[in-house]
Amino acid sequence: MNEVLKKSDGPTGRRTEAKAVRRQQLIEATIDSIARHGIGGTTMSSVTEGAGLSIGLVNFHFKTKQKLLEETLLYLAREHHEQWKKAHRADGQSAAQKLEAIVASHFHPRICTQRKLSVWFAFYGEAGRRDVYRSLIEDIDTERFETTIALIREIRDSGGYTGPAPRQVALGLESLYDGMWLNILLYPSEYRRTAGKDHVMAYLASLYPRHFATPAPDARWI
Amino acid sequence: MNEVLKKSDGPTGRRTEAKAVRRQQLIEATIDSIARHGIGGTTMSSVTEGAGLSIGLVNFHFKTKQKLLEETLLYLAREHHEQWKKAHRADGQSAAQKLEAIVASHFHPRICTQRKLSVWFAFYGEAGRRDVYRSLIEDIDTERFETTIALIREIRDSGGYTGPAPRQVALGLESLYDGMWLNILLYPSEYRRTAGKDHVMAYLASLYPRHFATPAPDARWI
Amino acid sequence: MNEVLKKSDGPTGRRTEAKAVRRQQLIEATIDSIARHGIGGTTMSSVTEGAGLSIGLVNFHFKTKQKLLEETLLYLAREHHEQWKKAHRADGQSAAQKLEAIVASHFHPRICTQRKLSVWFAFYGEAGRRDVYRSLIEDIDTERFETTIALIREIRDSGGYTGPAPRQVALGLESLYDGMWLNILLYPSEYRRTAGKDHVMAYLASLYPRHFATPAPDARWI
Amino acid sequence: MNEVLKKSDGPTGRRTEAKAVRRQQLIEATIDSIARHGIGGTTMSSVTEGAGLSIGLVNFHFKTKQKLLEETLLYLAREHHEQWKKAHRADGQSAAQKLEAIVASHFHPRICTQRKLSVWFAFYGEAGRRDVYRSLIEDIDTERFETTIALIREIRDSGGYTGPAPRQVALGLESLYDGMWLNILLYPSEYRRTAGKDHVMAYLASLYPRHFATPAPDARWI
DNA sequence: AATGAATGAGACTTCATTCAT
DNA sequence: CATGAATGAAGTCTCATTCAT
Repeated sequence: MNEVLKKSDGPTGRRTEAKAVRRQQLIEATIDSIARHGIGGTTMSSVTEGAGLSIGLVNFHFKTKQKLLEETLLYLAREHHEQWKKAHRADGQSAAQKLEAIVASHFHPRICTQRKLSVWFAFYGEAGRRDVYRSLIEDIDTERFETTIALIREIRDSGGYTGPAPRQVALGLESLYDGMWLNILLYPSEYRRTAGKDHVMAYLASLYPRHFATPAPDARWI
Repeated sequence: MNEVLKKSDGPTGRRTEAKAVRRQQLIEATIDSIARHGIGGTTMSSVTEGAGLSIGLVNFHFKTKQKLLEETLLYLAREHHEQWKKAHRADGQSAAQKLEAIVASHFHPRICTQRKLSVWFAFYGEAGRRDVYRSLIEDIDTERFETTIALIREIRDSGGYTGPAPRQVALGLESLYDGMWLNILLYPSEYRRTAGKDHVMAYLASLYPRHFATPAPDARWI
Repeated sequence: MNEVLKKSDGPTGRRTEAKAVRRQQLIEATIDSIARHGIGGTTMSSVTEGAGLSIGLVNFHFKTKQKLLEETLLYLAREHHEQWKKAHRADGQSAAQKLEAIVASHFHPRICTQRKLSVWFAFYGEAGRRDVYRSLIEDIDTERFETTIALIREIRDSGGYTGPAPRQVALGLESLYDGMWLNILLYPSEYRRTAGKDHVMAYLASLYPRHFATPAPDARWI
Repeated sequence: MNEVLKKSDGPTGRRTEAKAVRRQQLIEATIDSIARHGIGGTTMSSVTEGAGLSIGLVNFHFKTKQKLLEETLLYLAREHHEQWKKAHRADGQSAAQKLEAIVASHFHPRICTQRKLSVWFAFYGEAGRRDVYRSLIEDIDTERFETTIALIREIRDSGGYTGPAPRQVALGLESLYDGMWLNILLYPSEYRRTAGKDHVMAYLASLYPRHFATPAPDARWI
């Protein structure tokens, strides 16, 4: 993916690439390396070699390895954020459409790749102990969570549904996303992106049948 | 938890503690260390210090760090295996009861602890890349998966249900387990063990209502 | 002290500030950095940041770090040289007055500051091994030393004193300067510039009582 | 000097050398390296190579380079302390004899070597900024200083001398020690250990002539 | 003149592993 | 069985220096 960026320089080109481009390049290389070797196996060398740059450059742009990892996590979180915000911001979207956009964002081809899921779970593996990582994406996570709750509440109230509290449903959704992600990561031959979305949408359809259509039967729950 | 095992020898040092006890002691210390410092932060020193033993001992019992990690993962997998097998083997259990036992095993107080979930996800974080870990527990996982499919098929056929194929339902269950686990690990104040089980059972009840009772409404999906 | 020199250019940047001014600016920043962080802790960055200039500039003006350090040492040595030469060159000065000027120069407020003493001893700490530094200031040191011997000889001969050879007295003086300097540097609350001079003058007075007045008793030896 | 300690091992010998011996060995190698290359030029490699050991060993025995340097400084301070304490503790010593022992300790062949003076001034060069070093030896320094004051007071009072306050004399002594040391270090061909002691004793003799004999005239002040 | 991104050697430090006792 | 001193490869980080702009 970042092949096009690598070594795009002639003798004069390299130095003129904007600072932001370099950072992006290094972050992409970091994602590559984590996906391939895990966080533990990701070294400054593996990153800079992957980017076709010298090892000293990371310090220049990110100061420490820890900072590089944090920026990488943030990059993914922001990318995801952009993904659902785009649809959410669009005019003329109903609450149900907005909620579906959030669900869909989790399984969008740009977001839900083996490569990026690897990185998410690499961080989750560390996040159990490192509050640093958790607090980094807390704001972004919280925004999505609260937005989800608001949408669910709107749907429930407008549809006259009974059932679990919106907060409980939102928690259920989070859990579904993660479960699907992990299994798509670990068993990509068994679990597919599209089925992931159907899976989650089926859950919503079972709760709010007049707002969400049940996906094709066989896709139900996978 | 392993305090009672540590340094149980007097000044003369009964050096005859069974080999198995030492191994167990080291594995528990490994779990502790991974839960506290992650896999990357777990060193031979952090493990042996936690066990109150000398660093040279690990070489004797596990040969390499890699082996120690693998044995630790196997230990957790086997412990979980024992958990559901116990109920499964008991006489006079219906298919539904056996399936519920498998579900329940994932949320048993001995299995579903922050400490152990930490370790699971630490390994998952690595497993994205390391087939070693995946293949290690493949047999155990497969057994549970196939057993689950068989039970679901029995339930479905005996109840005259239509709906997704047993394999799809089993995949859905796996995904639900993992999603709950991750969220119990990351947000223990929001997600609870018992709700986790209810969550999954509600899913089964929605598919096979005559075999599974729907849990208390509010517990549905969390 | 070099605040007035820093970034004195407006937005358009009068880039025509004399070369000598830039060099001076960088040398002062070097002194600052050595005083604050030691020679080992002084980096091209710490110097250029202190001067409010870019790191590339040092290469232009000093070629290497080693050269910058050498020029800094030379700068201090020359400054000191100017200090005593001024009085020495003045007309109508007796030998005793000229010698006293040399002594006084060591404790002059412009010379004998914590900041500059730091730098001297930072270099002395290295000089034990680096003949480069020693040879750099050798000429300047030798001139002062020979001048001192000549003055002492003149005083001794004109006064009919017996006692140590002029060379020995000059060596004694050097030793006294350094001892006072080090202690003023390390324990500024105990040792003061003025007492330093009195200390040395008391020594000369004890040798050549008819040429030098003994300082106030209590100031003797500190 | 530590050649005798180096590589004294047969195949089995090395590992049995006591821990304290290893530390001593590494400290001696550190002194060597600082004397030869300065503190800035002293690396973990230069130390361990000098000791004929592997680079990883320093971490085992000293944890960090900083700690190694601190222990080295402490070692020198303690060695000096032992030196004057020995004479000071001996029975039947007069105050004057005890004071002379302190003076003599500064110029003892074991203490006053180029090699060790190098190290002292390397640290002094850093001490201007690093309070760590100063505080390390503060206790030892203070003890010597206070002891010196007490002895001077005893001498002065018993001899009915007038003159500077004991504290001032003690400060003067400190300054003389340092001045001599620096010049012995920088110009060993001009300054000698023995002359150093005579120099300082001449100072004491000038203050307390009935307690201290003036050294041979030509040795006076060098 | 001046900037600052880029390089890469080399420093410190960590840590799995070995092995004499 | 057990210890822990010793090794050395590998990692992170620093920093003098270069050079296109």
